Amino acid sequence: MLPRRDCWKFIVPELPEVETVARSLYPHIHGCVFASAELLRAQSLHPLSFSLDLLKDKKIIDVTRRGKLLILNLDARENSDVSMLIFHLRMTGRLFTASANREQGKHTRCKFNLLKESGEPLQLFFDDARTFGQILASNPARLQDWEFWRELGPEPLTLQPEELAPRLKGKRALKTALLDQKVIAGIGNIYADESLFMAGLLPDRPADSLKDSEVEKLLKAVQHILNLSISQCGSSIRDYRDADGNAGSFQNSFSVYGKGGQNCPKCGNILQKTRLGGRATVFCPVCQK
DNA sequence: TCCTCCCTGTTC
DNA sequence: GAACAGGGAGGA
Repeated sequence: MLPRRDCWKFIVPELPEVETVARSLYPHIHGCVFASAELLRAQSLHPLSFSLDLLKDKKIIDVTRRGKLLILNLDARENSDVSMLIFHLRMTGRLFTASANREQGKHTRCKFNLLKESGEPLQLFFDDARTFGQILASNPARLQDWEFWRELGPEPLTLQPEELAPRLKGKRALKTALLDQKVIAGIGNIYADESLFMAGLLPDRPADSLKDSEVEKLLKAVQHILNLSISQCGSSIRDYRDADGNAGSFQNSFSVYGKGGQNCPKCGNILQKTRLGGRATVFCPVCQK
């Protein structure tokens, strides 16, 4: 267990955390039907979203993920119907259920009233302190109007090295390329730093200077780190630790993220901290080339 | 392609 | 009370 003052740092939802949320949410809400939705902050609804009123009577048939987006798949009767409810958690978005008549919190942005198959009510909360998160009710055809969705890069866990190499062409700093959701989906600041450290590649290496063997090494590192984090339920997500005991413990496995000035776990030299593309970046100047 | 802004909780 | 955390939009 981390000291309390450190916990808040490690709750940014990237791919493994969103995957963890999707998996932990599924058993709670699968088969549930929307009774109503209470949007408490209008700006938390994406401009391209259908009205949340259209969710009424829609059944949740699956909970999936695309990049960092969490998706509730709904049983739509027609193609023009709402068939997806998408959440972009961004920095501080939290999605969790409450069976009792839980009061909305200070940061609750939307409350969904669901009915279980048994007829029992269930509440689904979308809380978001920093209000960067967004909700989008849509369907596959309508999603094509959303540039971010249309241009979202491939999923890293199923990507092949020969598919990644051309995507890095013309890109400058390697880390900036990894963070670019058009290049590859789902990687944020934590997993970019961790993957580059594992692959032994400097964050500011020109992305298109990588040899084939280095691209392969990079992708292997990305996949290893993401899979390892998923197996540990991601890095700690406060709301889910209590809800179903999914503690999320990957923050204990960080090699470099948040460790600038400390010793490199491989060679013992001091880890450097810089800023790259406006993001805090930590790397080992000896191990990474 | 790079930088700034959005936003709030927490720390220094 | 300033600095910092950061994903993505938008402007330079």
